[in-house]
Amino acid sequence: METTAAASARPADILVGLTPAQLQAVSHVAGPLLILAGPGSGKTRVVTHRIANLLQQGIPGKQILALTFTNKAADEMKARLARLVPLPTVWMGTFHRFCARLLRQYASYVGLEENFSIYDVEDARRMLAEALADEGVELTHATPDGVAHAISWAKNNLLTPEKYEPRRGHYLGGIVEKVYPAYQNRLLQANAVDFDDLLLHVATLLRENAELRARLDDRYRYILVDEYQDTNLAQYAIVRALSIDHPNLAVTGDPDQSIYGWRGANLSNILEFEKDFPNVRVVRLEQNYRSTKAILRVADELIRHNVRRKQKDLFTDNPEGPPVRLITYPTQRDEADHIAATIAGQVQAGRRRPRDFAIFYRTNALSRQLEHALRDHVLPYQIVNGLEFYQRKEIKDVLAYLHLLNNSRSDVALLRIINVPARKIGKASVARLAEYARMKGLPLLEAARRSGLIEDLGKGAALAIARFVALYDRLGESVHDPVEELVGRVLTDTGYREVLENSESEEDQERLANIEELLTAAREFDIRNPGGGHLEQFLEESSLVADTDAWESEVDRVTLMTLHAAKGLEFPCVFIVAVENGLLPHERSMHDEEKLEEERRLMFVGITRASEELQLSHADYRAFRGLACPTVPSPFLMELPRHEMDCLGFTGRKTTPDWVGDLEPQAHADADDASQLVDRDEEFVQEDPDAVPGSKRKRSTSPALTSGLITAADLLTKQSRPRVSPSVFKHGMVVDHPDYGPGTIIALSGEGTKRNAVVRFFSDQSERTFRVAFSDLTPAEVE
DNA sequence: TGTGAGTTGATTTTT
DNA sequence: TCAACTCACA
Repeated sequence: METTAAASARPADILVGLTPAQLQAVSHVAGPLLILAGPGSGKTRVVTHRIANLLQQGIPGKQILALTFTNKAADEMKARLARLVPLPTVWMGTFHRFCARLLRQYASYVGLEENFSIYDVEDARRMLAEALADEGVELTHATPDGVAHAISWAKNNLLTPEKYEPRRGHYLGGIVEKVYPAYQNRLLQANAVDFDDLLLHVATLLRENAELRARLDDRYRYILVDEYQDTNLAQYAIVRALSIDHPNLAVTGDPDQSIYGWRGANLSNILEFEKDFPNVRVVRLEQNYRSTKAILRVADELIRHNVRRKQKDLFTDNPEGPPVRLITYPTQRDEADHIAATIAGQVQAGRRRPRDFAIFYRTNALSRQLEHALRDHVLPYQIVNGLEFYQRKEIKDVLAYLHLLNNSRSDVALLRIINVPARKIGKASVARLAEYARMKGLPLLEAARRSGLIEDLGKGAALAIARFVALYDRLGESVHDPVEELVGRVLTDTGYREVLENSESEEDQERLANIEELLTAAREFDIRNPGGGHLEQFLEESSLVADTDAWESEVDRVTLMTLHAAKGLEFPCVFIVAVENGLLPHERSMHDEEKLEEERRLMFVGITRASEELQLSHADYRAFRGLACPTVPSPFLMELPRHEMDCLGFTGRKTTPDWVGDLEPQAHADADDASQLVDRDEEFVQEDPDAVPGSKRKRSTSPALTSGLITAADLLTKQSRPRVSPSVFKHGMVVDHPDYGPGTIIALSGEGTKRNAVVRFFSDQSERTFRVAFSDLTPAEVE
């Protein structure tokens, strides 16, 4: 079909170069669509091209909704769509984010206020512990974890406290029946939700408000759901409710990659999609464009052992590639060392770059030895997860202040910070305060306002609490300021920074560095959301980020992550470690056929991330709680086509095949030449800050050290210049002003020439705001 | 009230 | 292995 050149250019871009199957999916417009996409089959390409095509067909972007499971996936989709279509107004994001947004609008429908807090797992756990105590429940045969999981399961299956019915004689069920209502009540009292509530509340909202449901159905006429195999009942209900009048629902997924059953994901959703939606068009994307034939065969053989699946034929036109390696190491240490040595060898030989490699493991705890080994071989790496940035104590402390400022009913936040830093409000006083609050049915903060009236409270404690409330109110005056400024004030006025600065401990210095990162994150947020008054949104964003979001594809580092986090990614060389019985499959999943299949899928996901080379390994001995224990190889290994793989026992002395890299010389260099190691180590550390943009969360080898280095270096170079660069000024810094004398920077906000600093001067405690770039402020002399 | 030593108990995966 | 929690003491 010939049209004018200008008009035809775009459609041609979008539809060109697609296989018949892909084209079928991309050009599908109305009605339900199921895309069964095997690994590496170009799924993201199909999805983005299809959205572009919808837009091309004149469908307004506002009517399109694309739901993903991770922010990373959403960002990736956005980026790729942006290359196809200018400025799409399509809403793309995670289920949880979408629900949070909807819930803010309709909070009152479910008994919340719009400024509700989102509690993370730890917050929710605390609240659950209180609920357990409240109900006087003693756990004998269950853990709090188990109870939390059961409640989460109920919520994911749309069981509200009223609807929950335990199986008869089921111990855990009986506990849940008692505690679940109390827990939910507390959440409501605190004007808070947990992660599961985001979905549950929205599902409820849609079910109980026909008119609202119809309105939203009409608004989101074209819905896409990525990773549909991982949806749970609540998510299913939401998507379903929005696709009744306009059943233009397109889902993509792969039953073989469903790895979130433990989170309530229901494989039936995808397996029975065709029953749910009559007239569905099914497109199968089976050709793999990622992996070599050798890798794909291994993946295929493994997954064939699953019974509950849709048979799919994986094939590729890619080259055969080297055989998949299966190595047995004596110990976990040898495993880690040898992998690091192999990578180092390849990198030094110039054959590969660090970023070409990924190491996957079943549990986070397994990352430690690998980290050590990589560090020993001076290889830069990024580790996804570990201790998540937003889960760190200092970050949670500061955020708790913000949470309480945003939602004064958030008792969990108050409990967290009422005595942090220490202000002489001890456990006993807090307990009395809580008791008073409980009796009067007040949020803790309200109770604290009346501390003078609480009889049980000693004079000193009452006064300390009153001071805390005064501090809170003072900070409250700044809630509409830019977030970075608010965080700065919190750090200064609460004395939090001062305590850390005065501390000698290494740990606290690291905390300071982390807080510096939080300030950077706040600053970046302010830049994206100018004008201030977006505290709530900032908190929401920080609650809903996941650790996998921290992974950066651009950085030249070896990637370490769990198999779960690996989904959706791709690397030339992949190592999967600890393929041992009890770890993969995990022992908690070993004895249940359904769970075992999920473990097999997990391994399948890991294998199919590799495009060129794959190594599976296990060790004869592995440390378990500090003790070396003999291991048993994973039964999954027996299911692989071992006759065509490179199966090797490893002694460390044997002549090694050429792919092993130069193990011997490497080991010698490290052992013999300690000074060289140190030198290279320093190099690595100095490189670090540049390689990692400020706001990104990852466990760096030594945040305190690295950021100390930049700051000091920064200061030295900048100070020698005639004009002081604005970037010199940091939160908490002591500065000099020709007219007002010395003072402390208590807050900073804005950027470039508009960057403002609020300085509190020592002489009269007055606060003044300066445009940093044009002020006469100078950093005070450091002795 | 805060601190430090000592004990205990737990470790799957994540929005 | 390690972090969180308890208990005794200042």
